[in-house]
Amino acid sequence: MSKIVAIVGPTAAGKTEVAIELSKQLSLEIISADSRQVYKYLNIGTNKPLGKWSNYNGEIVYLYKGIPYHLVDFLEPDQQYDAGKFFNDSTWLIKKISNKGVKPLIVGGTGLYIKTLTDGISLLPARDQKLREHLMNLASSYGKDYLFNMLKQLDPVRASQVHPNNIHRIIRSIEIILKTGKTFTELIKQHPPIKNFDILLIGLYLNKQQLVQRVHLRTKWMLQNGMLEETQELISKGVSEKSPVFSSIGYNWVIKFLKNEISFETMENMIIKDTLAYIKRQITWFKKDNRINWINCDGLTLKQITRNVLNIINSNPQ
RNA sequence: GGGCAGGUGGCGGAGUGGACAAUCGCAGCAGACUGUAAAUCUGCCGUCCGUUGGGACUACGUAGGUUCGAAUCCUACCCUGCCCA
Repeated sequence: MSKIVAIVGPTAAGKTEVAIELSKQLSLEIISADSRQVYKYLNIGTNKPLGKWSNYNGEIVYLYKGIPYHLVDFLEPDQQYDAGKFFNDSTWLIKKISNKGVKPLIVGGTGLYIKTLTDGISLLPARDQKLREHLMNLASSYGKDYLFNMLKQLDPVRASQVHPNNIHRIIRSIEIILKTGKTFTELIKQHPPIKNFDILLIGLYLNKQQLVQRVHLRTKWMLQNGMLEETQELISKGVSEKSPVFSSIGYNWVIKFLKNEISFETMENMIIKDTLAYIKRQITWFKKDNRINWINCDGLTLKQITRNVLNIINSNPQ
């Protein structure tokens, strides 16, 4: 097992630039753990590091500021990505990069994706879109209680863990049973999470005021630098408004603005609001993980933060 | 100066005699999370006490009044918006 560094934290805390700085100093390759930046064409709205697919030692990789940046900008918007795929892709990449004698650096704010690496993930069936649509139809015909009762019958233990209103998780649990004949509860027992790597978690945080200010600035910037055009292009490409990519923060409000349903100001405020709510959820997720080595970035320069990261790395056994 | 509409919790906005500490939305706070996770979902949210059931106090512009009982009815005043002078 080799120890791999992962930089985590809420959106707008400045993870990307720190990761780049660190990678330059230590010659690392970055693996992104971000559920939205995987998509092509969603550049501005997802705050994707704007790099370029380039030839890098004979391979075509996404380069940002000269550093290979993996698992970014590779999926078509009509395709689905999920934690399981991330687990497979990142595991494969970590091995591949390590085999070259280079160290990978994980960076991202998608807590569940990070968790698949720090704690592993059980071997469970992949999502079945058709089955899900079928279950969703049942829910809309007979009410959401119908599915919850179904789950109660099939897997009472799981039903006691899932809130009756949480339709996504109810469907997922039923899906597992229908696909495998076994309950979520049984499968988790049979297939404990697979943990392949030792991860050193480093978290970046800023005080609330600073995060709020950054989100304001960044939202303004996005709206002035192509988020509207980007959304327009996705729509003219035929990407459905219901597509999962548009569940990314901001795009739904941009669509409303483009349709003249809301003012520019409303759009901007709503995006800020949603981003801050997301940040709150991220903080809730990460703060319960006491393995994270937190760095308070308030008032620190990029160099200072990077130095702090290096100190943490050096004081941990390799 | 006259007419009309209105003043409710941090904001928006219901309620128009008792079931009102006051629907709901927003903001705020706390939380859950094993293949949609930028997703999905939950709890709290006047103050104080209690783990819960619950209790005490202060509150619907201000001051009075009617009533067993008022955010709700009456009177005066203050303020805001619109309209006519």
